[in-house]
Amino acid sequence: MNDTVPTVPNRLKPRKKPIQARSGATVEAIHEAVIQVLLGEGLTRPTTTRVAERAGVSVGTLYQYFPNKQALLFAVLISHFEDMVAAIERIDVSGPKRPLANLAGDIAEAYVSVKLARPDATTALYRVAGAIDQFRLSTDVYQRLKAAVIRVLRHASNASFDDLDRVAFTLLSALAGLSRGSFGALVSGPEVLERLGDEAFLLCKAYLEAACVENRQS
Amino acid sequence: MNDTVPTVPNRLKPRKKPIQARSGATVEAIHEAVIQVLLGEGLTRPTTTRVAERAGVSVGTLYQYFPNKQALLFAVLISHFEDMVAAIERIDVSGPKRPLANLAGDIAEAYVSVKLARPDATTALYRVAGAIDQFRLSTDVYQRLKAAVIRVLRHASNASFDDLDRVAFTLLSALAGLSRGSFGALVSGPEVLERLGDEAFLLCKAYLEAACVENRQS
DNA sequence: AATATATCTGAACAATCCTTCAGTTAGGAA
DNA sequence: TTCCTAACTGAAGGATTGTTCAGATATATT
Repeated sequence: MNDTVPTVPNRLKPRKKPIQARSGATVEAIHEAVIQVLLGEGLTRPTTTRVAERAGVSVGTLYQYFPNKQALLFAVLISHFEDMVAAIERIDVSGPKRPLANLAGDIAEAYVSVKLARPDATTALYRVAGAIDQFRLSTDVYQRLKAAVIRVLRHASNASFDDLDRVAFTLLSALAGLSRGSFGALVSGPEVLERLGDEAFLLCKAYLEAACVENRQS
Repeated sequence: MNDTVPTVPNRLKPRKKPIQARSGATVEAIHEAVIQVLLGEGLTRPTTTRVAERAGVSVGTLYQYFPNKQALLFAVLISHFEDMVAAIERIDVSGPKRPLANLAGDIAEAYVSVKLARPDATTALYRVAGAIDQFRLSTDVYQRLKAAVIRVLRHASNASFDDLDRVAFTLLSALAGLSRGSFGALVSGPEVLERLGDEAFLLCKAYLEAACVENRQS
């Protein structure tokens, strides 16, 4: 009967708030289990039963925290994006303004460091995104990600931007592409990941310096 | 029993070569049907039965040309990449060498034009990629895509590159990311697609000029 | 026209998977 | 300890989907 995929998942929020301590650990275990299943031998798909099993709980338990499979996968992805937001918000903009090239380096490094923190998990996450029928980045997290980048860009001493939103969008998209490409090309050897950092920096620096309205250099 | 996804699809090539004329049309119809199904209301998934139905044939017929569903989806994607390769190979490098910024414009335009030729189809294709369990770009097409870009880069009058392969890879990845991002952000309005061309050009130009070993300007 | 071959059909099969729920176990409060 | 409720269990249901194959139909050949 269900011939289609719901345009908008009915519920994406956890079914219940953890009250006792153990339940918090359970949610985390389930999140991690999704990754682990994806990393398992033979391109195993993140079945609800398999994820639950890997997390050491039963399917019923899983369904106490996630209304459906989509919501589960979604939550895992969002969690990853939260890490990314946090990493970029951690860039220091408290001191005196800095040259654009400098900030470009910080952004590139923050971005890449999150992706490289757990290369296997990153690879798995790309497959999670694929397993979601309609993966439109929740506007909320993505807006915050853009905002975090914009906040850094404002701190440039020698440049300003006409359309900060547009620049942040292009920058993030390009970085996402480079990262995805690099992890996708992993089969041809791990050296792509070594070059990822350098190329990300080069890309950020070049694009930002081209997209900005150059000021007097301080 | 089949708990996993086959690491390598057993057969990705068409099951039979078209001998009579009608079969050629059938294959094309099936390809198009995949897109059409994906574009249908309610995020319909490309089921073998649904695709066949949309193509005006029966499932059995479908299975005469594709050994399995994976192969079908794969073929559709490859076909899209062939278009991209062709578009980039169409860039003129017969005349005298040209400035890098010029070539960057050609590459960006070729790339974007393919994606924008049928925006709806492009959107659908991203979902096709997601529906493939392990989408590792067939080395063959991708190598040719890179080669096509490299061929253009060699034609620069005022620049040369240390590592052409690496530059082409990063460029294509960044473009892919920008494109995917733009089509993904389509919900927020069609203006992203209008900016896509400009941003792609800016990105190409900036990155290439930063990645090259600059020569004397002719 | 008759025969051979290519192409197509679609019901049936087998497998997988998401989701539910009635019942059980564990934790905290009184 | 006793009771209440939170947390967990996992077999069963219901639905979808990939794939096959024996027979029907169309095209080419003699």
